[in-house]
Amino acid sequence: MQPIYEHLTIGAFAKAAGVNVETIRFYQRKGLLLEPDKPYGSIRRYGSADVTRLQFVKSAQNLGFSLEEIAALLRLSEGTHCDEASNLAEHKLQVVRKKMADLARMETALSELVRACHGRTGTVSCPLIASLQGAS
Amino acid sequence: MQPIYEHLTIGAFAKAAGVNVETIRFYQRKGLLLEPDKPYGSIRRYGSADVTRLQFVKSAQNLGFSLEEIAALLRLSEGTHCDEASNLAEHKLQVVRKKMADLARMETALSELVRACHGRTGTVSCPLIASLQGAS
DNA sequence: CTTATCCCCGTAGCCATGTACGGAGTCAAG
DNA sequence: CTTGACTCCGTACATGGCTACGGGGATAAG
Ligand SMILES: [Zn+2]
Ligand SMILES: [Zn+2]
Ligand SMILES: [Zn+2]
Ligand SMILES: [Zn+2]
Repeated sequence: MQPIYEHLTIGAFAKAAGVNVETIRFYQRKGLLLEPDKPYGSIRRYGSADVTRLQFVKSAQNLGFSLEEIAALLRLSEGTHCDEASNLAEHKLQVVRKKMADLARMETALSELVRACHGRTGTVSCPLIASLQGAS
Repeated sequence: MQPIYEHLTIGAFAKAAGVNVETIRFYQRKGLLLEPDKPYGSIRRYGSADVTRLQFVKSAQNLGFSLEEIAALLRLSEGTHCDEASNLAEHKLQVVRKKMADLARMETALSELVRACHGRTGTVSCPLIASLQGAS
């Protein structure tokens, strides 16, 4: 289902992955992407493996992993290290679940505030602040 | 339920709220926290209201709001500008709902990853990593 | 008092995550 | 070939969110 790319210039690579050329170079410096060998007196070429790897980086980033954590995942990918990898993921999962709970309280507070405002009730205390006490 | 603090120095305030003194000053410069008047030739004192406000800032930040957005939330919680306030609150509500949807997708993705990882069957490489390939 | 510890305030620096710039080399269409 | 777009590489700048430093004042314990 994935198109196959080969012999891409860095610009085509960037376009194929939907990122900026400078971002690719930045990731290379950070060790997230490999810099292919440059044919003597010519330019580097990229292929599907590179696109895949970059998509992995972006996907993981979307899930809330930092670039450093992603680098760790990539290092783990050189073998079967399920324990370490799933530990990382489970930790993120806990963070995400806590955020969801907090957001649910936030949602309640905000809709109450909107209702209060529309009803022109007193402005003595704010449900926002009240609902977030101790939401660490 | 919350301990009551009064006449706190900035250091005690920071400790009570679990942040760095420098962070408080930084927030004051950003307008997130008020700088109480300084008794002539003496030092500023803080109380529970300040602790509460700072906890609100930290909670909202945890929910993914930027300091600038938090400043807006604080303004809306304080004023008697019902029209503006409810507009802002409704906008924030949409933002919150979008964040919740995003987090729900993240949660799904992460728990699937963890499950795959734990249910691996003698594969060569970690399914967590494999399944992130191309996961948008 | 003295001294240790804390406050005040301004400025500077740090980390993460990129973006922008500029001069020299390379490629490919006409 | 020439020309215009693209690559390479190093370095600088940007932004958000802090964190550290330094010199001078305030305060409290002994
Ligand atoms: Zn291992
Ligand atoms: Zn695994
Ligand atoms: Zn107004
Ligand atoms: Zn109102």
